[in-house]
Amino acid sequence: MKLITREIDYAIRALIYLAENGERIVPVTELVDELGITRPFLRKIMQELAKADVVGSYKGNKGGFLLKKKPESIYLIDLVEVFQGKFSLNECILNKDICPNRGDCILKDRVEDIEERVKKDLESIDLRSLIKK
Amino acid sequence: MKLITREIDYAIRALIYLAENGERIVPVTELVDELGITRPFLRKIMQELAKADVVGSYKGNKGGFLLKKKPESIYLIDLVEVFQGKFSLNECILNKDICPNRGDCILKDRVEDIEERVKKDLESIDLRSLIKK
DNA sequence: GACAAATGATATAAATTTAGTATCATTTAA
DNA sequence: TTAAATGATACTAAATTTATATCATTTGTC
Repeated sequence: MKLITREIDYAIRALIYLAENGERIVPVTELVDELGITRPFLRKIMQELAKADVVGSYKGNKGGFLLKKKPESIYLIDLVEVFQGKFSLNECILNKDICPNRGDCILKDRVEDIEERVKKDLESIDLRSLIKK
Repeated sequence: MKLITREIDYAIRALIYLAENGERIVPVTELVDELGITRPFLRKIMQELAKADVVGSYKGNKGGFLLKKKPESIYLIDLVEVFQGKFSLNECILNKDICPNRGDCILKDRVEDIEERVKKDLESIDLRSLIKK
């Protein structure tokens, strides 16, 4: 069970690199060289970050990406949700017609408690705090 | 991201049924009827629980399964680990030779913090507490 | 205007994990 | 002896994750 998928991990590294480059527009080519992530995959990841408005993108020659928010305003929960959808540890089969406990499930309640706490943790971790000094 | 897979969910329901039947040896046939889970899958699940010594098993006619411990001594963490292996939210690529942050990774540290807390939560939930009164 | 260097959109493929099925051997109560 | 059970194990199917590939469009520079 992974909290951070490979996509999210790559995204974070790319974002850290962008953060370290301030306002400069960085093309994927450079990110690939710096981070050693394969080009097509990283391109897809950057596109998703752009769609989600975490980074800004510029097309055309000299185009590329830059952070659209300050590193201290980009939270881990947001990145998780860009790639995984709304955060949930609780994709239980309760929603799926086949659970006999529909309506009241003690297990579901317990898992939701855990989920809330993890979510708060993810909300408290910002990109800035992940950058090495 | 699921904390409780379908296998684990089914296992819990089966264990609750066993708990409610005390010392009686319950065959999979009965569990299938009661829980509406398909027979071959539930059989595999029960075999894994038997291997893990969570349930005892009796072969042959009138055979079946029963709890090997008291419900209050069976913890959710154990069940998760039977089916998922050692609990970890942190299957990061740090172990996989391709991570540039080997040795010191802030993200990894943060995820490990979360992992520890979730693990403690899972250790605190026992089967007894999941049974409806 | 032509060209090269970039992203956008989108479709597809490969690998891995989860979910589920099937079969044969062995055990055991009646 | 037989029927009803589990043990071991191999296989299949579905879903998710991890990528790859391609074509269209945009844009700075000569």
